[in-house]
Amino acid sequence: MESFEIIAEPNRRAILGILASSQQSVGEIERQLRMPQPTVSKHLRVLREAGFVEATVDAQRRLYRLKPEPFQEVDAWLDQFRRFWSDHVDALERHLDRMERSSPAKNKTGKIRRGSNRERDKGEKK
Amino acid sequence: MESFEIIAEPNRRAILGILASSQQSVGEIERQLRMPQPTVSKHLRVLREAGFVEATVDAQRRLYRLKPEPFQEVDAWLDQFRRFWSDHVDALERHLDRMERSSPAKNKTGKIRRGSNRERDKGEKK
DNA sequence: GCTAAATATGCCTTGACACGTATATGCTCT
DNA sequence: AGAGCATATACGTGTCAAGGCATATTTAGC
Repeated sequence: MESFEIIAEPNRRAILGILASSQQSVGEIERQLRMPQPTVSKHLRVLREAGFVEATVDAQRRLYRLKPEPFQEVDAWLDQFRRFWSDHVDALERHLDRMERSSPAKNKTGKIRRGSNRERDKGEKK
Repeated sequence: MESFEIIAEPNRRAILGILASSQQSVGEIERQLRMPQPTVSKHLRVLREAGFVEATVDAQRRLYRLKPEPFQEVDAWLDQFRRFWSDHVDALERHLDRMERSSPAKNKTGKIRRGSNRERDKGEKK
């Protein structure tokens, strides 16, 4: 099974999300996601065989943690589209800037939503 | 159908890859990928409904082009894992380069101005 | 060695989806 | 109007993966 199919499954993405914070045992994942244990184990097997995670044995427990390579692969694929969409984002930002300047009252809820800033801020600060 | 499932399908990724260069008609995609026309049309329908592409009508042809939002969504998800492969130095470099490219205007807010090696392009490896 | 805990695996069913083939719709030109 | 090209859709079929449930395996503690 290949990287893109792996992350197509919502439960697997959830598991990966959990592991993003720190390594976890099967039981901890099971409880946090309220998911039957065999389901968790099976997904972990798939994730392990695809190289998304690895496990170390701690007595009866197995501690799972992320491995970077498959994520890089996905990221590399995304790369060919980045220039394209970032142009659009910049255009959108320019557009929003104009709108904010010309009619600030339009924003009823008061919140400014700019979807694409999420992934940037993280890497840029410091 | 949701973004991650969409890109799980190899033929759809191929189509998106084709469209990354420029907009294309169904027939052009069909020929470049040597894929039966109904297959192409069906995948394009799926891609369109998921917001990955949009089409404009040109007589009997339909010209398909990419839309950025779903890519951003995937990228945003990937973001939480970036710190794991940031250990790998050139991946980090690529990432930072990308950010510089994608939002140069951000520097008006007083941000980092990184290296002068602007000629580093994305395929580069050493 | 026995028991309980943690995790893995096997089997079965069900549903989704990708594909092939055939056909429909739509547009252009004469 | 009719022919021909470009694209879309409908239908039937096979495959495969996810989930539920039962059971096997491993380890710790007594």
